[in-house]
Amino acid sequence: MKVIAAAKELNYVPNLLGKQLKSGQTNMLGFFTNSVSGPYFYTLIESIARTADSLGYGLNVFVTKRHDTIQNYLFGNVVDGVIVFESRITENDAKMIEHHRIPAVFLDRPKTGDKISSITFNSYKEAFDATAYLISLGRRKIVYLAGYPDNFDSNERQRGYEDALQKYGIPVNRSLILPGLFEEPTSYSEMRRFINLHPEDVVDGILAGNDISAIGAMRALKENGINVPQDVSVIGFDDVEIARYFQPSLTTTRNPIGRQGVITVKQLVSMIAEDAKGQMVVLDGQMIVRDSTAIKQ
Amino acid sequence: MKVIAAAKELNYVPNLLGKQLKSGQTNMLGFFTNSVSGPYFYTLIESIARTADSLGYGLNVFVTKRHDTIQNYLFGNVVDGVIVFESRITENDAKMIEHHRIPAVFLDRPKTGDKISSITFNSYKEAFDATAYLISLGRRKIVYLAGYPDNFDSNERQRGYEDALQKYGIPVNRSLILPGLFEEPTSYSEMRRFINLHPEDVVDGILAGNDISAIGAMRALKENGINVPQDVSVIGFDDVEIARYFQPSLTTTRNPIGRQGVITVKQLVSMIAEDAKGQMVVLDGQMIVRDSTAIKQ
DNA sequence: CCGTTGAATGCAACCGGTTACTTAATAGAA
DNA sequence: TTCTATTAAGTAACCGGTTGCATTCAACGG
Repeated sequence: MKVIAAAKELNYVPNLLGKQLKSGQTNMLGFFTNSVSGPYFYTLIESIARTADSLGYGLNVFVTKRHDTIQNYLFGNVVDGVIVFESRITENDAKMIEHHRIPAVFLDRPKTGDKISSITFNSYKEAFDATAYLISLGRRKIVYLAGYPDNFDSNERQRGYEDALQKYGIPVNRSLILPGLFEEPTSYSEMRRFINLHPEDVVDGILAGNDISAIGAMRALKENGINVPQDVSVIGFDDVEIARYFQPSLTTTRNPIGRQGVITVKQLVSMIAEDAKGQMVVLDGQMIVRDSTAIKQ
Repeated sequence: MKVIAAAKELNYVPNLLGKQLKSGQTNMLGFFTNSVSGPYFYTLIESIARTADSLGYGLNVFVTKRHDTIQNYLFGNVVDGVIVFESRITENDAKMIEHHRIPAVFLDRPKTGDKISSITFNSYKEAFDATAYLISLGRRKIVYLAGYPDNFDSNERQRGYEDALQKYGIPVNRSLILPGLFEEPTSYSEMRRFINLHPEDVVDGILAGNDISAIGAMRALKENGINVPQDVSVIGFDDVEIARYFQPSLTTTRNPIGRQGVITVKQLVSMIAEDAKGQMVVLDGQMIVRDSTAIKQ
């Protein structure tokens, strides 16, 4: 009683390590990722960090590529649960996660185990719908500007794009799939190269892997006097801030990133604290029609 | 010997907490911040996380606003050193940081103690130079689109703006300082309001608190048929990705954010591991002239 | 005045490592 | 063979909390 008062007087702060060691829990979540760059990540991390904080958890961000370090952090009892995105976590690690029964949420692949959840976006359906929308505007020759080769979302989007074409009886043309790599300059130069190859017979629609590559493609179009949206209609993904303010403003699909973060943390915490089972959640995006798409004259 | 081999066989991972408790160091750095949103933060965090990783440190990101939580993490021996930006760290905390002698780096204010470093940008000088550049282009009536009211950089930039005006004999006009709040919509509406108030006599230069507010201002100008850069020349800050690709591409000042992160971590680690003293580092930015500025006809 | 009760305090063990020290085992030299 | 030098293995204490249990103390009713 007196001791506590005295401690407060001297503004004593307890050593958390002793507490964590004894109790066997750290009240920390680990976020394992390759990179934190780009609008997607900061929205996600912001959401994860705030939700974790509101539930009494702190956040550890691990950007390491060194595999031993990953293992030390994963299984060194330094976090109570882990969130995994685009990280250097191998199949073997995933098995160990399952074996150690450390609660985990995957954001870039389907769940694999009992104590594992996955919270992903419905990239396939979004791309399918966006492509169908372009077709409904009278577009028939549609480019897909792909992202990183092994990226889950990029591949899902391509699958949706191809399936939509087929559904409406348009044959898939591999030469219309360009490697934009999610980057402005690459998308710009790929598009410029394409235009130069087919000066007479350009496309009438572009489905870009993300907004920034859509902007790159539009730059190439503008340079060649091709009009957006009349000649070519363009759709991006992500709804980054600039999509709204760019001219022409960009039709795109917005994913509920903030909600992904909130659900991720809530699901993870309920696996930790209430021993809940893992769940697989697929979140639907929302297409936002702006000025970069219009019906073909 | 055999034991170690057997341990490896069973892919045993040591409990880091015991190690940390005994050794008195955690090899973790703490990053205390209000928010992680925006291009500045992800560039900074990416740089900090990678540099920390390369030096054998992990990164803890604390976005909490609860003050007891901040104290627990700050002084609970859960990190070996702290990085502070725009956080809810009070003056009292800063004193405690100094008293506990926990190494710290401030990114949003000058250093105050012996074991404390500060790594900041030279926002004053950058704004001074940018304003002087506008004046050298023949601009005399220059708006400053301010950021958040209490933001260190925004205020420093305003100081540089005012001093540059005075140096060249242009009186500072308070009505030319608009609250853009670092946001596109706010900057747009403030600029539109301003144009409507002075339909005959618009400005001929804009120094925006950041790029995104510059883009907002340019939207208002364009809507009113005012030409950039001929009628009004516009300069932003930060050189976000879109500044290069916007039309007209934006003249802006790029801060070495990545370098700030690297220096921050190196300085922090040398205070931790080599008992180095705190330093005060001011980094210079670089103005990048693009198409949003031109000499006045 | 004594016995019971409740609160407050003191004490020891434990969490899982590290470290220093002791003891055992092996190898090499006389 | 025997003694010493070197290495390996075993032991106990410690880091700073938490937890359970034993002890002390004060308060109160009988």
